[in-house]
Amino acid sequence: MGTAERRQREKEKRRNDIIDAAEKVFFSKGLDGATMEEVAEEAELSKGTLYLYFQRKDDLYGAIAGRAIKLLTARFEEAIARHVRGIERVGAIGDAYIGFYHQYPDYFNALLHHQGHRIEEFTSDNPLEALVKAIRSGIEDGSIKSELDPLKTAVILWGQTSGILQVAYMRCDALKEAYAINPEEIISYCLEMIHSMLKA
Amino acid sequence: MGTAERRQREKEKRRNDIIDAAEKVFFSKGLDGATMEEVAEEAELSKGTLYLYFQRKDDLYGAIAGRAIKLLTARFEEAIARHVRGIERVGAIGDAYIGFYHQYPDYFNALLHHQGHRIEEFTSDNPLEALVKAIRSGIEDGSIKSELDPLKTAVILWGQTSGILQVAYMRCDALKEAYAINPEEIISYCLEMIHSMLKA
DNA sequence: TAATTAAATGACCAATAGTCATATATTAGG
DNA sequence: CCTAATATATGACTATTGGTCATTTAATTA
Repeated sequence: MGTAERRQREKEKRRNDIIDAAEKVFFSKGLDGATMEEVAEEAELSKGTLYLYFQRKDDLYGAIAGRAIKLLTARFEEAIARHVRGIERVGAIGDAYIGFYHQYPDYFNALLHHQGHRIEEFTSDNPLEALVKAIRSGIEDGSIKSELDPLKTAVILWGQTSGILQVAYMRCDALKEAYAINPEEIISYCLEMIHSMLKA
Repeated sequence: MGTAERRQREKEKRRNDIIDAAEKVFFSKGLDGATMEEVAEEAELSKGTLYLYFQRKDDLYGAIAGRAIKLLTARFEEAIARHVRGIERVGAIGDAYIGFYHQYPDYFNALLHHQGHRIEEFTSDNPLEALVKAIRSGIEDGSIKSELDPLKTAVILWGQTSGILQVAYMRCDALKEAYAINPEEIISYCLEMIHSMLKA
C-alpha cells in the first residue's frame, strides 16, 4: 500500500529536481541558449529521462511558468491579507508585483513567454482573481470608485503593470542614456497614476 | 558611375525581397516554426545567399521589426498631423497603435520580440518621440494637465498600451470564456481611463 | 526467487542554423 | 571585344540539438 505512495512521491521529487535544474540552466543561458543536455547534466540524469517527465523543452519551461504563477498569486494573497481597505490592497498588490519582478526577473520572463497560454494549463492559482477580489473589497468598503468594473479594471491593471515593467526594465539602458530616466521613476510615477485613477 | 549605383539599388532590392519573403514565412509559421530553407525558397534564392545579407536568422527578424517601427512611427506622425490639440493627438495616437495592432498583429509580435533591444538598432524612427511631441503640444495648448512630465508620461502610455494589447488579445480566449469579456471592451475602457488621466 | 513492471540510459536520428569552397555573373581595363 | 578581377550566388557539407526508442537496470509483486 505504502509503496505506491512513496514511488509517487519520489516521482514528484524527481520532476521537481528536473524543474530546479532547468531553472538554473534556462535562467543563466536563456531558453534558446540552453540545451536539454545541459539540463540533464545539472539534474544528474540522462537526457532521455527528461522526456519521461516532460514531452518537450517548452513543456519544461511551462512548468517553470507554473511555479511563477503560484508564487505571484501567493504574493498577491499576502498583500490582501496585510491590509483591510481595498485601495490599500490594490496598492500592495502593485508593490508585490514589482517586488516579484525585482526578485524573480526570470520568472517574470517566463510569464511573458507564456502569456498566450491559459493560466489553467499551468496551475489552478490565478493572480488575476486575487486582484479582482481586492478591487471588489475596495468598492464595497468605499475606498475605490464604485463606478469601476472590478473585472475589467483588474485586467487593465494587470496589463498596464506588466507593460510598464517590460518597458521600464527591458529598455532601461536606452531610456537612461537617451533621456536620463531611471526605471524606478517610471514605476512609481505609474503607480501614482493608477492610485489616483482608482481612489474614491 | 551609374553601374555602382544600380548595383547598390539592386542589392537593396534583394535585401528587401528577402525581408518580404521572411515576413511571409515567419508570419505564417512563427519564428521558431519557420526555417531559413523556407525563406530561401520563398525568396527564390539559395539559403546561403540569405546569410550574405543577414548574419543570423534573428537579424532577419530584426529587419522586420525595423519595418514595424517605421510603420508605427509614420502612423503616429499622421495622427499628430490630423489634429491640432494635444489631447486629441494623444487619443489619435492611441487609436493608431490599436489600429496598427489590428492590421499588423505580426508586426506587433515582432516588436514584442525585440523590446529588449534599442530602437536605434533597427531604424532611426522612434514612435516614442512622436508621442512625447504630442503630449508636449497638449501641455502647451492647455488640453493636457501641465503637471505631467511629457517624457515619463509618454513612456508610461507606451508601456500601458503595449501591456493592454498583450493582455487583451493574447488572453482573449481565456477572458471570453471565464469572464465573458471581449478585448474591445478592455481596450476602450483603458483608453477612457487614460483620457481622463490626461485631460486638463 | 522469478516474472513482471517501472524507470533510466545512451546510442541514434532527423532537422536546421550556419559555413565556405566553388560556380556563375558582372565589371573594368587594355 | 576579350580577359582578368571583382562581386554575387550556390549547394554540399558540418555541427548541434531536440527528440526517439531499443535496451538495460532497478524495483515490485506473486
